[in-house]
Amino acid sequence: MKELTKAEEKVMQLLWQLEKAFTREILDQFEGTPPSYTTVATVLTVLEQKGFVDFEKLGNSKRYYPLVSKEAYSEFALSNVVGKYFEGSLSKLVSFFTEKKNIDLKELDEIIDVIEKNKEQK
Amino acid sequence: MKELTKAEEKVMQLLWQLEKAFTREILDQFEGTPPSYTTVATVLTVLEQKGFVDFEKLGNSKRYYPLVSKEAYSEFALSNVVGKYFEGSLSKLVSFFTEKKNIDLKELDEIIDVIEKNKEQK
DNA sequence: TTCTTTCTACTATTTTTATAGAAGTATTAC
DNA sequence: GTAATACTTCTATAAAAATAGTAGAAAGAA
Repeated sequence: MKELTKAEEKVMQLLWQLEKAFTREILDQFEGTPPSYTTVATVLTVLEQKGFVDFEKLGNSKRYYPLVSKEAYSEFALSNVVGKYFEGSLSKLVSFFTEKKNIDLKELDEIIDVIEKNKEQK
Repeated sequence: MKELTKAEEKVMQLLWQLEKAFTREILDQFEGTPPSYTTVATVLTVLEQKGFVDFEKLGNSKRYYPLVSKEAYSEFALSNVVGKYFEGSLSKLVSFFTEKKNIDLKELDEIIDVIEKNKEQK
């Protein structure tokens, strides 16, 4: 899988949220000072070339939708970080995270739950 | 904290490993076809401007060392991913990870250990 | 049917990133 | 002390990424 650039990632995030959207609709989701319409259109064209989105044509316009799910890209992004900074080990990541961040007991218990359930399946 | 570009990240990874190093030493750590000496030197200059490294001058040369630790940058990179793709929730991340990847029981137990220890401290 | 809006497609510009050559200076080996 | 080596600094160039302008097609309104 190719990596997303900053601008591409932003557009993908919006599209994942909208599920299906015209260029205009994506543009409308930008907060603060939005980029120009054509910028978003250009990014979408690039995303299409990279295989991240496809579209259906409705009259003159294109309604875009993701080809790569947010889950799939999440996995990719996470694996990257885990590989580079936690020697591929999830426990290193968790230990790091729990030490650095203020995580409440509830969340810790949730994690244990998640893992216990996963253990049962094995 | 600023983000590292690909080239910068590569150099930082080597420097984190070496702890202190001259340009030449970093260059020597590259596998495959290495970049040219001056490329590495340029990247180091940029890293210095960005505040990621500093150096001590030894005669003519500079011995570089990290100002930003690997741990600090790991935290930054991880927070990014967790924020963007797991709604800031570590348990979502763990659940995702354990479902997708083949994680053995040993690692799962390790994680539970890590968390239990952390709970005790609270 | 004409006006207006909205869209695409193409092109252009600017900024950032990546890479490395050349010149000058210092260091070292003999 | 000179030749070879190594280092820094400056400069150049190229490639990638980010952004937007323009022209013309298409659609919709009146």
